[in-house]
Amino acid sequence: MIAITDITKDGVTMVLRIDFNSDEALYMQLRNQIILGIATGRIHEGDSLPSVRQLAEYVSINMHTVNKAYSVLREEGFVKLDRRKGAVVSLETNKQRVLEEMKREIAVDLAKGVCKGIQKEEVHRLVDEIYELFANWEESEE
Amino acid sequence: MIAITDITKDGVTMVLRIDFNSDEALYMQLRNQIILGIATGRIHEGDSLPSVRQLAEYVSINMHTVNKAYSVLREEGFVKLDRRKGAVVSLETNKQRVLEEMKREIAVDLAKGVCKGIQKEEVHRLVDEIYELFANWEESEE
DNA sequence: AAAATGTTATATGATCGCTATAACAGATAT
DNA sequence: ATATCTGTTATAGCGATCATATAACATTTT
Repeated sequence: MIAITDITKDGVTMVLRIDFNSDEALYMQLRNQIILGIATGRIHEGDSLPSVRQLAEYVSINMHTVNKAYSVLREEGFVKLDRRKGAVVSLETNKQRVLEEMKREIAVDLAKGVCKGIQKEEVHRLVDEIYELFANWEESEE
Repeated sequence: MIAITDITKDGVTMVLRIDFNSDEALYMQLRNQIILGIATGRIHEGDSLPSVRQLAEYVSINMHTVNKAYSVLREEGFVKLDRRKGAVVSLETNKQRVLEEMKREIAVDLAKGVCKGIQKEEVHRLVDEIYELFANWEESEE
């Protein structure tokens, strides 16, 4: 079962896909979708995300699950939670930290590739492909 | 608490680190360590890993936890489980599949970077750094 | 005043990770 | 050939995590 809805208060139609049969936690799916939304330019710095209660009703999940997703996004420096404006996209940037984090996250993934004979040039191409995907999202739409 | 032991039947001293306080599942830590062992050349194709009971005793964890790690490695095409030879490193290579898998795995990680202003050239450098780390492992040892 | 907001607290059921024990069939070793 | 070791399967229990359901409170918005 996949719930699809649009996000942000101001009618910015960003599709949000939630797979209830996935083994990935719902709050992590939410987190990932919002991060992807920012990376692909559908959500911008300063945008307000829907309130936890609104989004919970839209996606048909519990308020606390949305709240957890927002809390994670706050801890990771993607949004600021303001009582008056709700969850506002605010990108706290520390490139050094981000790169170290990314290194830890993708190390094992790259190791798998090395075992299977993937050259680093092929990884470069894959990275470019993903960056291309983010830049031209509206053209492909998935 | 971190258990350190060596792996493989033939006295190939590969250090194995298990962090019991980590939030990462023990069987996944085992899986990752073995994949890293292969990627860094400490474990080679054809090597036999210790039996599930041996490794379980070495690392002081349950037999079934090791068994699960081995099963995952089998499903992912890193080892073949033979009743006589035990778990033998055997790299089933399908570059297309591996690349598609890697794409799915690192997409969100890269999206996080994009949000924080990481250029793709910086990711390239990071990838090179990791590949360098794998190639010159014995010199750094960690 | 009324409604909506973020936040916190508590409780319940489901699932997952890890352990424990046991048993079986096939391979190896003494 | 007897005993040991192997991979595999089954069952059961404990603890943690995930998601849900209510409820309440202070603050802000309408």
